[in-house]
Amino acid sequence: MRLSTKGEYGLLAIIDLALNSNNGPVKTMQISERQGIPKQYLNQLLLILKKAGLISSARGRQGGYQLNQNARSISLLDVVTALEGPIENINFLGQNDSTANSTEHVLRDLWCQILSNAEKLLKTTTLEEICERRKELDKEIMYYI
Amino acid sequence: MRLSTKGEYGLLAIIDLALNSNNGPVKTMQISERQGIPKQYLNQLLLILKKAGLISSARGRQGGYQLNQNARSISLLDVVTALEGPIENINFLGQNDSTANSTEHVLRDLWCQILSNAEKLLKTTTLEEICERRKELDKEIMYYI
DNA sequence: CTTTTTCTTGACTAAAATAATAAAGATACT
DNA sequence: AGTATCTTTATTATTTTAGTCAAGAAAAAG
Repeated sequence: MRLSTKGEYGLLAIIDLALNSNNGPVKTMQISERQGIPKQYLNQLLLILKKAGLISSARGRQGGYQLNQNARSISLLDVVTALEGPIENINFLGQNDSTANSTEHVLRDLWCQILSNAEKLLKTTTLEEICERRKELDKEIMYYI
Repeated sequence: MRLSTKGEYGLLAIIDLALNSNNGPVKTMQISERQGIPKQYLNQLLLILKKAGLISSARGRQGGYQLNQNARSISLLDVVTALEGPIENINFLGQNDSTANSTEHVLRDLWCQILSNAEKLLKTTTLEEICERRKELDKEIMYYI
């Protein structure tokens, strides 16, 4: 039950955009350096996010990426789903077919419950909220020093 | 965010034991046939569950496996953890080290929240409860026919 | 005590997913 | 024209998953 680097890098990248793309596009290179993500790999992930309609791109000298929507209207579920596919990708082997025995059925129900909890939390957390939490955290750290 | 066949097969197997090992040990072969799990692979999984102390074994002619504890005292979390390792195996790359930036920190907090929800549900669901649900479901199906 | 049936152990393999890397093309700004 | 950027497609290396195989050890039955 884990997030692959794909999901993690992708989240870091789009949050980086949420924080930094107010003054125009941000270059892959900058994200790559700030977040410590291999540049070429990051490219792939940004393209996925673009195809999902979450970010937009501009080529050429002043090019780069930026959010395509308000940070308030992008949920973490949008991002994770775009990168890792639907959350409910569990294959309790019998899946929906009738050969599935009743144990499988009971387990699948439970698993769906777990997943829908997770989904709800991801769906109700927006990029904007993450940015705010981040700022709060930075404040705390400042006071602490 | 999924359960591998390891976890799924393991759950099916131990639930099979919970249902069938009242009258002495159950052979790998029987579980294999009932649950449709490759026998040799199932062997590995049962050994893992044995090492985790959840089931016990007997060799020889009357041999087989059975629950080592009451079905009421084994949670799904026990089983899944034994097979797949600790649930919190997420590597938000900076992990605990100080180079982790605050975005990673915020994301990790959220992820921990998600995981602890899942963990709670798995921890409070016992094998006994799964067996009961299974019986309920079978009843419903009977009525339906 | 020998045979059979089971668990036990460890090594091995095939296929898929993950995590990149590389190179050539397209577009927009200067 | 030239350069910096995104875009696309291929390729590769590593790891994980999902199994298979074969030889060994223990307990029960004959």
